[in-house]
Amino acid sequence: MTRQLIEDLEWRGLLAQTTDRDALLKDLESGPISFYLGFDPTAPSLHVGNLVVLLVMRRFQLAGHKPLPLVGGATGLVGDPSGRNEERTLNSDEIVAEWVGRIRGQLERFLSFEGSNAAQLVNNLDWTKGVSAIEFLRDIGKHFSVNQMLAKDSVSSRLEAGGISYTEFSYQVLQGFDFLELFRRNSCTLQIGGSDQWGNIIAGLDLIRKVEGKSAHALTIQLMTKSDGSKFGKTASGSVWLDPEMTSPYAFFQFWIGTEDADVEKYLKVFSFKSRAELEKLFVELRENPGARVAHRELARELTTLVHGADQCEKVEAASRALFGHGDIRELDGETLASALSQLPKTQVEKSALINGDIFPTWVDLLAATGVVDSKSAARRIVKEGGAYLNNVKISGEDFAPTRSDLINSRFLLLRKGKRELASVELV
RNA sequence: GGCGGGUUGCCCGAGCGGCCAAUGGGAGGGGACUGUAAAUCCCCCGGCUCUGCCUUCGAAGGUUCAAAUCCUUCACCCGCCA
Repeated sequence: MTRQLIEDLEWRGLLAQTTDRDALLKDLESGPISFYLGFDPTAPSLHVGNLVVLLVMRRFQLAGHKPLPLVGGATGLVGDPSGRNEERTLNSDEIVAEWVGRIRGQLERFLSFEGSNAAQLVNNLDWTKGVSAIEFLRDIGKHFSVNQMLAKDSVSSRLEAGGISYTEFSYQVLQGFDFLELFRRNSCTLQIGGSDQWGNIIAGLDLIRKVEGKSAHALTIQLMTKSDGSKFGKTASGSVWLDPEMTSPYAFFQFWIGTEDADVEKYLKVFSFKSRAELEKLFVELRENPGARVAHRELARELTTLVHGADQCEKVEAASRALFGHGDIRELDGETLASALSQLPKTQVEKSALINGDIFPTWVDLLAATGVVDSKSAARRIVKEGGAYLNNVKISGEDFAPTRSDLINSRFLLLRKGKRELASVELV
């Protein structure tokens, strides 16, 4: 079971580093263990990048081990220097506390909280808030060598890049303390994290060894990279969030379905819970007939279902089919259309705003109102360059203004910018 | 502490009194090709009530008919010497 788990992770290209692999395997095989993985509240929501490690956590739980998902109510107040070349801006207590609550809610969706290996949510603020500075320095700080701390990548690169505050410098100590606490309270013997967390995890292992005289394990996950070198999980409009208010389920589905061919295989390996056999079948199909985009669709479907639920997934998939279909948009049935349009960025126009009760504001004004473009100039440019569509029919002329006769179901207009960006206008 | 260099549009980086909304590259956007893919090619890329007007070249003042470009002060960064 466990050996399978590790081999599976290796096949999926997820493993970066582990401490003594044989010892880890032995412990994993001798029975379920408790392991932890932390998320710092640096935003109100997790994003698709976090999903990589979050799903590894799920894989460990499915293999029988007990997850301790941690939200960094304390570490989030301090700021992890890893992978950054600039000091973070500190967020207020209230903000961090709010983010902790929201992220906690998101974590719950991906793990099971029942059964013998039920997940247990923890927050490092719970064991740090009662510790005084003096206690912390004497009990924990004493075990850390500044020389070793300075040698860590996260610190040394920052020293070269211009400096680091004492606050962020201390981050590894706090995270080490977390591991020790979880080792003591929950017999947690493994910490998992992104490969950039190696140094922080090792800090905890060293601390446990010094204080408890026992050893524990570290396992890091390969961070997601894209074949073209750009950052995974970013679109023109920013990060792809798990929160449906921040990234609509429609946009979420579109993010996955738009994956470059070169990355589909990698993404499926990392994110999909399909069996190896099923995946390999998809890969063959992808290679033989990439234009059919079967693998892309499976990827988008599985992830949207996982994050937003089967109902939402069906809706947005239906919307995508309807809106990108080659048929006449006006021939769709009213309900399908209304629900498809509801997934898009939208604007509303009051009946009283129509000129002569018939003519809408210009296409340019409408598009700008939906927020799909930053300015009217940008919208005008789109028209000039021939990328402007009304109800999937190309329009031209900066002054073009739809009329009531263009309404679909006497209620909606469908605006399209370029090949695939859609927005809706509703007459109210 | 002394001397010198820097701060330009989303990012990197030219410009060094008028021809500058500001060369070039990257990112981004549109088009062609295709498959809501990539590569390639073409075009665009501060804003607006758009033949013009407004706001931008670290901040604030000043010189000039005219400043990103000159002067003064301030802030931050980076070298070299002590």
